[in-house]
Order: sequence, then structure tokens, then C-alpha cells
Amino acid sequence: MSAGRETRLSAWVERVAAHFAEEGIPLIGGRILGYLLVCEPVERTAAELAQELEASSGSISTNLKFLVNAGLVTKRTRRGRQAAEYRVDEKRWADMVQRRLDALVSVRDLTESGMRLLSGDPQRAHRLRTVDQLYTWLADELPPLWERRPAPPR
Amino acid sequence: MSAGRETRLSAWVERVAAHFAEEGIPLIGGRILGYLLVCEPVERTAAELAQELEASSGSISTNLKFLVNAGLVTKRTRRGRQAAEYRVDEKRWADMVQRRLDALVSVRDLTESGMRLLSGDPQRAHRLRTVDQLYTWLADELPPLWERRPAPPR
DNA sequence: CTATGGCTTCAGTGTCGACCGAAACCAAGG
DNA sequence: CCTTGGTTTCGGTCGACACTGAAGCCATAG
Repeated sequence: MSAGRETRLSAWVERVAAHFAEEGIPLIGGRILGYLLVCEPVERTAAELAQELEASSGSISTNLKFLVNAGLVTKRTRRGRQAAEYRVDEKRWADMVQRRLDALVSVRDLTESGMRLLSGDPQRAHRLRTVDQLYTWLADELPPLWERRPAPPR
Repeated sequence: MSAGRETRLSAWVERVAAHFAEEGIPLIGGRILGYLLVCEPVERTAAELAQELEASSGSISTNLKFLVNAGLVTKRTRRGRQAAEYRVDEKRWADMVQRRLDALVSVRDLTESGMRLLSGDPQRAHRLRTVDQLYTWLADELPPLWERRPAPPR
């Protein structure tokens, strides 16, 4: 039976949702993301998502808005179709990763301004300096590495 | 007046706390962390932290436990001193950063197992493949880069 | 052993946000 | 214009969690 595959896929979607839930994305948002990555066909209406993921229409709407806003999902309306269709924009996934890396690196702004406040007292600045050096290194290394990332095919 | 510096430092501590609050660390935990990075002397008792940060003894206790558990703060007890003293272990800061990077890279486990589930259907796997390739690249590049990081002095 | 002082535990409070479902809204078709 | 099918908005509920403060606990000092 090939129903087994769909079952395992929905378990996979749940794992995806659980992962992103830990990063602060609402459970239903994560389910939508995971589902849109593997569903067939690639486009779904809000109503279909609500049924498939067993979530309320309101939650679907809120989370779709959030995902569209984040650029990870695109909304398409068509003449003659009253229902909008949603699909993942997998090429925008890198943007999300970049936001995470940027958040990491941005700590350097904090350590830097802290170092400035302690500039008169190297002794006292010792702890902060150690941390600052780590983030300075990150800020030096991560952005260039990121630029070297392979462009998504086509 | 050098009181200005302490004022600005406590504003800085608040900024640190705000940053980590966005990453899910409780506000008071972030305040402790920031404060322990710049306070003089470097060691503080729970009672001192409670007073300095204007937080309840309970919150301080809970959050210190959390930070000690995460390795970012060390607890020291001394003969003849009933109050334990806490200080940041700035060298362990890298561990926290590493955990964040690992969390990023770990998404690859998800995309990989998803790809396996779709192995019979390359057409359908297209969206997921794009994402998988991004994380595969990250998983290939980040760990070696991290290993090359400069060791903390001494 | 008793007293003192600090630390931890715990029950209670308040806040915040995810989620739901009904009602309002909007577009296309009859 | 009214109906139909879909989406968004909104009030309300629920659960999670940060935080508090008091009570209990433990270690040291007398």
C-alpha cells in the first residue's frame, strides 16, 4: 500500500513543525511550511490546508499571512478562481537562514558598545573582551562565507 | 561624575537582556548575564544580584540555576563564606554559540529524511531538494569553519 | 544546640500568545 | 441583485511561563 508514504510524510511534517516550534514559529505555521514543501500539487488553498492539517480557518489565515510576510510562501490569485493558492517559495528559504545568522552576528554590536563603555578600564573589560573577540571573529567570517554559498539552481 | 558610567552600563545590561529575551532567555536571566559580564568585582552573590537587578530572590535563584546548568555561569562556595558566589565563565560562551549553529545545521537531518521519503518521485522532491541543498552546504561549511575559530586567550 | 542569614522551593498571580469558531467580508457566477 | 464558496477579522478560551514572596532548608557562627 502506498498510503504508507503519505502517512510517513505527515509524520515528517509534524517533525518539521516541532523543530520550528522550538525556534518560536507557531506549530500550525510550521505544519503549513512542511506540508507545502512536499504536497502534490504544489499549490494549495487556505481551505485545503485547513482540512489537511486539521486546523481552524482562522489559524491558517493568520499563519499564512505570517509566512507570506516572511517571504517563505507566496499567494497567487487567478482570474476565474475565487480561492487564492499558496505555495512555498523554496528559493527564499535562504533569507530565513540569513536572518538567523545575522541575529547571531548582531550580538557583536552589543559587545562592541560595551567595550566602548569600559574603554577606560582594561582590567574590568577582560570578561567582555573574550566574548567580544568571539563575535568579532564570527562577524568577520560568517558574512563572506555566506556570500560564497551556491546559488539555488535556476 | 563617574556615576554616569554605571548608569550607562545598566542601560547596556538592559539591552543585552532585551536581545536574549528575543532568543527565548528570560529577561532576568539576560540581566544576570549582562551584569556579570561587566560588574566589579567579578563575583556576586545571589542576594547582591537580587538587589542590583531589582528582582526577587526566587527569580534570581531560578535563573542562576539555568545559567549554571548552561555552563555560562559558575557557582563557587567558600569555606567560611555562607553565601555562594557566581561569576560568568566567559570561555564557555562559545558553547552557546555552537549550540545555535548546531540547531541551524540540524535542519539537514529533517530535509535529508524527507528526501528519502520522496526518493521515488524526483519531480515532487524538487522543492525540498532546493532546501536540502542549502542545509547540506551549511552542514559542510559551518563545522570546519567553527573548528578554525581562535581559541580564547589563556 | 540554637540562632542567624542566605539560598532554594513552591504555590499563586498575571501576562502573553496560540488557537478556535463564528461573524463579517469579498469576489465571482447565476 | 442574490447566492455561493472562500478568506479574513475578531472576541473568547486555554495553556504556558516568567515572576513574586513566603515558607522551608541548610550551613555556619555563637
